[in-house]
Amino acid sequence: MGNSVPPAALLGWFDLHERDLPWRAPGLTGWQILISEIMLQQTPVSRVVEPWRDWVRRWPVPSAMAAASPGEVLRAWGKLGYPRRALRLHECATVLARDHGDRVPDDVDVMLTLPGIGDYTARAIACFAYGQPVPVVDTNVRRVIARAVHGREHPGNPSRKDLVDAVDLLPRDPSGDPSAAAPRFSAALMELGALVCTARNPTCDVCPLPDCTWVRLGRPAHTGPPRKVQKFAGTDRQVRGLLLDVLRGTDRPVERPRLDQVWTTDTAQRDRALDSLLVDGLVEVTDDGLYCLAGEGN
DNA sequence: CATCCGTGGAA
DNA sequence: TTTCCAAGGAT
Repeated sequence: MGNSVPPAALLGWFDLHERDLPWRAPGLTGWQILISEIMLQQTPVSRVVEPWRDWVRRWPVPSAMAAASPGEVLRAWGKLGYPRRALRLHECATVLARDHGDRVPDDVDVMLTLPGIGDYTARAIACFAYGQPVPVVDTNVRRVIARAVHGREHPGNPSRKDLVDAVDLLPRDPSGDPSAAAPRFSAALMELGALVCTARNPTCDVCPLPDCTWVRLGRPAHTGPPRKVQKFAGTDRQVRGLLLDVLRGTDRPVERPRLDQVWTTDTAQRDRALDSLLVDGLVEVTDDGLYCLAGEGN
């Protein structure tokens, strides 16, 4: 079977249309790249740019963040969403400072042992920070492969098989160092998914890929079980967000009734949400029975 | 493998 | 207004 993603075509397009994102600047450290990748997990690029600039200035090395309290990091995280990511990043900083010489390791398997670092992020750092020719598979890449290679509108559920598909696409420089081309190829693949081969209304008329299977088949609509979209309104996630927003907005620990006010329609759900924040380590109770962000009590 | 975990903007 | 979805990870 032919190559559905010829590197020359993709890279030529990338040369013209690459976004000027700050974490793509040359010479960044693994730690700076790591921060960007954590922030970009499920949060759009446009909302990450400013916080990322602030964070790399405020916490230039892991030990700097490790010296801060979890609550400081959670407050700086603000409304980027999924605040457990911020907590894990703080944990990660602590481990890096203590066990890894205050640097991000360059080995994928070592990175996979770190808090908050999974299959995608470990390889993204290995590739973009350290130039390694490892497959970097995010939702954009999975969608491009689903269409260009498999002829389907949407990818299936994430699977480790995705890595195999992505490896097959990686350009193998016949005469030289494969690490030279891999990072730019993976960045281009992600960029294509983000800008052209989008989930809704892909602009196939400007796509640089000359032989997309999905287009050749006439862009068949998605078949199979409907893709599930998570609800938000009325869920524990919404309640947790409201509770945490109160604690982010105060310097001092607050009384329980202050938190109880944010959700009165279902008190059992409210109590469950607060308890889950305590279990997750995002919130703590002081000796006085007041509530605060982790590490900001007593 | 399915579900849970925030938030906000666009269609 | 509702729905969809955005550089995932942990369980």
